[in-house]
Amino acid sequence: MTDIDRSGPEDEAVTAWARLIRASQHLLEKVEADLKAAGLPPLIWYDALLELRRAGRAGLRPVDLQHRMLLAQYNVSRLVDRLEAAGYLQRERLKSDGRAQVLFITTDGRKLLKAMWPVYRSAIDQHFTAPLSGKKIRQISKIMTAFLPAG
Amino acid sequence: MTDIDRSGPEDEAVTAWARLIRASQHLLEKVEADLKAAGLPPLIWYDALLELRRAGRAGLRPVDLQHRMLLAQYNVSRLVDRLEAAGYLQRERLKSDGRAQVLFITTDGRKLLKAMWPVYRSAIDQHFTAPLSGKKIRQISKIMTAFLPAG
DNA sequence: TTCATTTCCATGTAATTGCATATATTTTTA
DNA sequence: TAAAAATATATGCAATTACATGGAAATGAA
Repeated sequence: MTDIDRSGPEDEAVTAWARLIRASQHLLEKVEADLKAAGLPPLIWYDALLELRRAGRAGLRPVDLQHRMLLAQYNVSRLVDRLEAAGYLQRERLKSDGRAQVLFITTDGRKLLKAMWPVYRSAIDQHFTAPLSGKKIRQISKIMTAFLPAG
Repeated sequence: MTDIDRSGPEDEAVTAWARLIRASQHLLEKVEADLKAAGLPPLIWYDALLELRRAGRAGLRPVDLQHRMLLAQYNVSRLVDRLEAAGYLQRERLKSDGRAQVLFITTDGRKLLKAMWPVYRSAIDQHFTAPLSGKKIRQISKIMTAFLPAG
């Protein structure tokens, strides 16, 4: 007589959902805490700069960053502001499109990536990799692609 | 010569980590968007009220909510404020402990749970369950317990 | 070409979250 | 029991995020 069906395969999915969300948020907080404890900026800075480094000489437009990072447009706009203010990226207007701009990682940005990586990797190892078998890690990797755009 | 090792089992774990975080954030945003589109409050309200409903007549202290939801103390404090202001929970001081209080879901709170559940469930079905096989759902459920307290 | 639509980006304001710290009470220690 | 430490909760302030909207340029349709 409750409004929640507490048995059967449907409930299994709901449980899995709840665990996934809780676990991933919890994990993320622990990794962020490690970065902060090392006096480093948040993960989102790393992700953005990593995309810019991957983009190489061509750079990336904010809208590209938006799609690759699955962020809202206004969040990208503000994130780019902060990264620029901190000297980790440079903007250039695009001559071929007056609306657009292109972002490039700076030398300092590259240095930041290098400084963050050992801490980041160690946090991943400790909080994510360590409690799992290699098999489970591969399962996660495979399963999660179902939720991400373009394989 | 890069600072990132792009091969081997270590990198597999990093890829799995990145996919897990991106996918779960993306999923969460989609479910939140469905709730908002239906004119309903955010998921965290549902989670909190669900815990209160489960707690039944005994109620729950904020600190219990904090542990069950894996939230920071100040976030619980503010969440409880909002839920109380909206009339979805009631607070009572604890006579046995002058610092503490106990929270109870109100009738309106129960109504809100019932109103949110069909939208929430449908969002889970659509965004989470649908793209996966039953086997993968069970794998997720099992794997994620490794990251949660008291399995 | 002209006008409507879409794309790309920014921003004012409000809501939320994070951080540090405060307050009151209980528990522990000496 | 007095003092110290720990627990439960709140809150001022800063940073971030969300929402709504704006503006400028490009694209497409008529």
